[in-house]
Amino acid sequence: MLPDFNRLKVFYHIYSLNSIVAAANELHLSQPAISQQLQKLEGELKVPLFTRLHKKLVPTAAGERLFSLVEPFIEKLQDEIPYIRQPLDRPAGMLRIGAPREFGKEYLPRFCHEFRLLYPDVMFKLKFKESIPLLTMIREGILDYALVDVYFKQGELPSFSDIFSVAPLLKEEMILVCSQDYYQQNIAGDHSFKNLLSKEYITDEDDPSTLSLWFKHNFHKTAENLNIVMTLDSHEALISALKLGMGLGVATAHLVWEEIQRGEVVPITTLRTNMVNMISLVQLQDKVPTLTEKTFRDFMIARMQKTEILKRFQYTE
Amino acid sequence: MLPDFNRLKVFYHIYSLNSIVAAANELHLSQPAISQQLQKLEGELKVPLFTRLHKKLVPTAAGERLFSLVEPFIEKLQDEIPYIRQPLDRPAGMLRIGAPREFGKEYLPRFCHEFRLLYPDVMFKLKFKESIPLLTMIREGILDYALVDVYFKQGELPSFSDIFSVAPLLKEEMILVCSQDYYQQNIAGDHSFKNLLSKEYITDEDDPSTLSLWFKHNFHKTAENLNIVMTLDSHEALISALKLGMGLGVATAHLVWEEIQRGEVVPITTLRTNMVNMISLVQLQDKVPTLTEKTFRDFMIARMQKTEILKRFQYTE
DNA sequence: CTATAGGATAAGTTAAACTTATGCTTCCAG
DNA sequence: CTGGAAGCATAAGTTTAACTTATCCTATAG
Repeated sequence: MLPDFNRLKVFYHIYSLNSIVAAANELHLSQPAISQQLQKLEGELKVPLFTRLHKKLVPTAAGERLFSLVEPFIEKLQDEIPYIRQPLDRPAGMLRIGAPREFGKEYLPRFCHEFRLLYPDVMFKLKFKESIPLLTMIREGILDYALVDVYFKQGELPSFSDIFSVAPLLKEEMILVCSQDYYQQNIAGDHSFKNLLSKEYITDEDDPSTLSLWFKHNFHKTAENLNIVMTLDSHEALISALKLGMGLGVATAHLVWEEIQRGEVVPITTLRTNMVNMISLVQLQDKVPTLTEKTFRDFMIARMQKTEILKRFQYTE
Repeated sequence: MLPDFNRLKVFYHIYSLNSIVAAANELHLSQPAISQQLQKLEGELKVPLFTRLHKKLVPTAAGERLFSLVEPFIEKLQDEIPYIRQPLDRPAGMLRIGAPREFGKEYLPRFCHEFRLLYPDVMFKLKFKESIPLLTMIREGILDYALVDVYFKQGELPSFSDIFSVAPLLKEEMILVCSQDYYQQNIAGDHSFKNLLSKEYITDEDDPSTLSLWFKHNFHKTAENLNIVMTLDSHEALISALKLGMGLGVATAHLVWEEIQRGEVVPITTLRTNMVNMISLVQLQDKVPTLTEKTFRDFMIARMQKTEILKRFQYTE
């Protein structure tokens, strides 16, 4: 199913240099070798990657799509392979942390600043997203730690995939909403599973897990092949798109409370109580943490236990 | 320098299954073939990727780092290779558009909604970032179109790399700023090139091009090896981090105007007039646009010419 | 008209991927 | 305690395909 990977490397050089001869020189191979590899790759994929004009290669649409897949990978490989074997002897280097946006605005930069006062050789790369893409990025190794929202039923503790290690911290509610206009035209009081399945949806990024969870929570059924017409990496923009009447979406209740009060946005309620998420500190369980990661984790756990945040968000048990 | 790519595929399977035997089965090869390929890869990279316990492979830190590079690529390849050869006969499928955040909140979802009313088979993936990472994503094929800010000197037209095709639309100013505390401790009136070079910086994402441009604009020198201590994908969080006194950063003037008025944030001025950016619609010049892209571009150009946005932001020449 | 240059094809060579056979080591069941 | 099982490593030979050299084709420039 997947093509020969070395041919992808050859393709990358051909595309970048727009020349088989130049790619051959770059790869220290003969020109026919490159020509043959390209033809074999086109055979494997069953699609031409270049249109051959005289002394000229013009990428096809398929060639461009393949290049867009391959180039970021090869560029990153070139950047990071030389450092892959370097060890660390004190907290240093890059820490990649994810968090929900409101956390990022007020709290996370402050914690990172304090950590840097202790360990000036540590740098940070912060991502502000919803929790499901953050978990995906953790699993994919794109993030080292994340403060994420994770769904769990009221009265129970949140359960995670076995691959994560978690410490629960804060709670928030998640609801399905749409605009008043969209509601009147498409829902009109019919909150049934069957009706909802056929509507348009707007999600954060291209992972609709929050939606799936919503359906599971409310109907105990999986909602497959939902029509997701827009994906955004901004919750504010998602709420704007919802207001336009493009479809339905799951939002954090406290962020759309004012719009619901004004009647601009309508929550889709069922007999079930609302989904509740817990903001938790998450990492990969099996991953051997680096010294920097371990130190930061201990710092954050200690720091969160005695902050004004805990006092502000933590309900008495 | 780069390892054999097919060995990366072998490594991916070994890591995923945590077993050489299982990976051999998966790849329809013999177990010694896989063992030998792994050893050759470790030789190429000059670092062990697994610690061998009896009947057990435990990934090393280098193994985990390599896997984090390889897995997203392979997963995406598996997802997208089957569709790489499909043509389009009407505007359909995914359009990936980038824009500055304030554009995203008010305008871009609305335009996308209108486009979808015309072409219901089109879906959107929107990214809200600063313009330099958006250009990078265009070049990398991660975005199809972007509304980006691009720097140009006052009195001149913006100049772009030859690889982009551009239509200028709106103007905004960019300034270098820090907190009042950081200014008093580290700058203290000394706005010289030499002094600024040694300070800490905060940037949007990991591309410091905006900073480089600021130094070029103000000193006609390139600033190399700047100490970038934090990278964020949120301009609001960047401004929060600046206020904390973590360092300097380039901000959009109209977004920090209130803080400057209150004295919380201090602009670093020189004899030069401020950098000015033009928001433009950008795509790859050489890329053959799909039908969907072409239709959307024409739609946006026509739509922007007669919107209330043009009236609100466009200064009389 | 001729020389140049880049891509394609044919046929043979060479390198390395892969195989089979076997060894090593630890763990578990009897 | 012993034998069997199972996964990884090594050795040596086989097979495959990457690569080479030689050559052809074609359009363009001078």
